[in-house]
Amino acid sequence: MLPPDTSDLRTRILAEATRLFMMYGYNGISMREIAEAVGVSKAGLYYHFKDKEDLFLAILYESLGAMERITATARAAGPSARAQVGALVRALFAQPADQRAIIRLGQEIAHISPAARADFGRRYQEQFIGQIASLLGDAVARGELRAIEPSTLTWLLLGMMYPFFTANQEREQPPPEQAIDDLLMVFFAGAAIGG
Amino acid sequence: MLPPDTSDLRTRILAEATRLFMMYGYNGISMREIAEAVGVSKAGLYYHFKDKEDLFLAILYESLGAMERITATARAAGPSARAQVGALVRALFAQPADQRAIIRLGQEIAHISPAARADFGRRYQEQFIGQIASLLGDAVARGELRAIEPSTLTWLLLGMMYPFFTANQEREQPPPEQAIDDLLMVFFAGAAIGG
DNA sequence: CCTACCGATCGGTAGG
DNA sequence: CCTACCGATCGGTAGG
Repeated sequence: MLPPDTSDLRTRILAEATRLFMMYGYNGISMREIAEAVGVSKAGLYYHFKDKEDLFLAILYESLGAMERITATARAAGPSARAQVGALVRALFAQPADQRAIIRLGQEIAHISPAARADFGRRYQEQFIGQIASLLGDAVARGELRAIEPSTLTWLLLGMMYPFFTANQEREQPPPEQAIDDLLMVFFAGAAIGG
Repeated sequence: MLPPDTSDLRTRILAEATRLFMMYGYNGISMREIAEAVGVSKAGLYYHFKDKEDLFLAILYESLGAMERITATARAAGPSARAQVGALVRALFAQPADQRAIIRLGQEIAHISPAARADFGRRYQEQFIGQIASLLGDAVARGELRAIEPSTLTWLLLGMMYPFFTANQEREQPPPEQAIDDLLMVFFAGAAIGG
């Protein structure tokens, strides 16, 4: 005897809420609007999630789990930083826009309670940023990359992806494939010719 | 005979609103909270700005003006892309955090009316992004930079600065001076050793 | 009639 | 999970 399939609705709520939070930000969307998008009453949302912050945190932790799997896979993609970073960047770009939530929504954590923010910030650091920094730090130790602080390298790499992860429909998006190649080229070899 | 100095209060409103919008986003702060931070009544805000969106747009356009002056100055900083981009990046990092508003708040324009958004987006493109793309495109034409689409180069460069422009007090900030040097090193010469 | 606001409150909507 | 609501606060505006 299974319990009634409430997880289906929960999943749909998470999917719609992720999309809406991505588009309008934490304070830019109401629980009523999320409920209407799902086709459920507002009370239905509160049956599955304690409050708005709980729903938002569920999205952040789900996305963090996906990022963790991606960094682990990237690490196993080859022995070199080029292979590993290439796999990481391609996997991040391959994520559906909604699932790359964490990279943009991480900026939205200013809106949640200090305790939840501190807890999430720590796990975000350990399970995502720290994994990439570790990967890059190992490459520095092997002499593949310049002796730059691994956390700085991490933020430069993630930063280069930021503009391509916006939900901004106004801006012309360069073809993703070309943008990925250009990004990796600049990160590893630089934009300058000759040096 | 000069009129009474109304610009003083207007300037103070802009300064406080910029700081608060930067910290909490467009929908994360209320007109009441802005008024309280300034030490004025809410009606005082509405005397100087038609509505919340008008106040937000005044901030965006003021910041756009600052960015325009910075790109123009950077362009005159020297004949090479290194000199020009170096001046651009250093000037952007030298801006008070509040005045770098546009770089982060540009993501918030999803909240404003379509007409205002289209108008601002066009001028942002012409007066900021387009200026940087032009500067980089000229360097490509001179053979200083790789033949990468100038708009892609622009977004890669700006993206590298994004993580250092957050108001996030949780994260350890690398010393800005070192981070700037590292950023310019990676942008021009890449993170890899040997190539 | 004006500039430069204030105290109070409007109609609606927020999270719960 | 819904209908029916609440305390409070939202952006915006009234008369003076």
